Amino acid sequence: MTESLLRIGEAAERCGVSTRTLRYYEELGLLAPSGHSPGGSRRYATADIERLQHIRELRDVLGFDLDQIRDILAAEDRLEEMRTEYRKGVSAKRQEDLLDECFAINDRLQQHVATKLGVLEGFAAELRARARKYEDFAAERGIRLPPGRPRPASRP
Amino acid sequence: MTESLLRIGEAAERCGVSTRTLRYYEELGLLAPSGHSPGGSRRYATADIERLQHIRELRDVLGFDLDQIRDILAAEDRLEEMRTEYRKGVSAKRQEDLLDECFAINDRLQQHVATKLGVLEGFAAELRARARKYEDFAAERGIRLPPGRPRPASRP
DNA sequence: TTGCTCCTCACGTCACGTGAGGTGGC
DNA sequence: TTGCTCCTCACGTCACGTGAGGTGGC
Repeated sequence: MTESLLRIGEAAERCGVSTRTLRYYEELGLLAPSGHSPGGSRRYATADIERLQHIRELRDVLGFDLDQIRDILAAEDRLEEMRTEYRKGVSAKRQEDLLDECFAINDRLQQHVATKLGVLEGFAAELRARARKYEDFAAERGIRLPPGRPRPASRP
Repeated sequence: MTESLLRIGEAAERCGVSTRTLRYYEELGLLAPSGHSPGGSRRYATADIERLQHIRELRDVLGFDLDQIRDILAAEDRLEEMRTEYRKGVSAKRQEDLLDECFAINDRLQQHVATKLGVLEGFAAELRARARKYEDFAAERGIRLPPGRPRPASRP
């Protein structure tokens, strides 16, 4: 069963990036298309799209730069190579080391996410407080509030 | 009671940015120091520091670019002007419009934060799933886990 | 053949980083 | 006077944006 491959424009649109971004990531060695057409245009497989989404999550959600993302992907790639590799060239010690590295990266990412969640929740609280300040200001001056906005009637 | 003013280096360190960043924000009209020394070096007040922290939150946590931040700050500034202004030049209609704009910005920011929180929580779940995959891989191959990491013994 | 997407340069932009060379206050 | 921080250019960098000019497949 042969997989349907996407052209660069389709791949870019599916992930919400530009074609320039895809060519740039390829230039940096972060993401190469699985194949090419006879004429030389890029063809992206489902695994490529998933890798791209992973890169964008690390960048947009976690705020890593492309150099840090390269390191993270490299470790994950090495583990994946190990998983699919059945030759006996990999020692137990080497397997242990690779797995340790992946656990370490995973832990760091989880810590990173936890910190970000804390900051975001703090900012959400600050925004709610700011909205109440506006409501108080309107009430003090008797300014009409936009429709659908609750009167600050009973608050501790 | 006169407020203690910070030099650019102190202000930058307190907010985790470079002095270059502070000069750049001033160049863009986002943040000007409240005062200057006789020799011409910048002096930042507490209100300036808070504004800087606000800018950094909008940028780093919410992901806005400096142009969007300029618009957000401008609306907030106009409301603040209105609050501290006692001349009667401001009509009720004008007050209403400014307040409406601030509520709209606040709502958009809250929506933005809620979306970000959702994405982050999804990514957190994905990371936990990935860690479990590593643990399974280790268990299958009988690879020793790093100390302190739980054996995937009883899982549904 | 006509559109459409693709290709490779290559210069532009945003948000700063990083010296170069000089001045100012404890 | 010696450090330290400050100042203003001004070029460099990262992650792309944006044409310029040309090729390829339904």
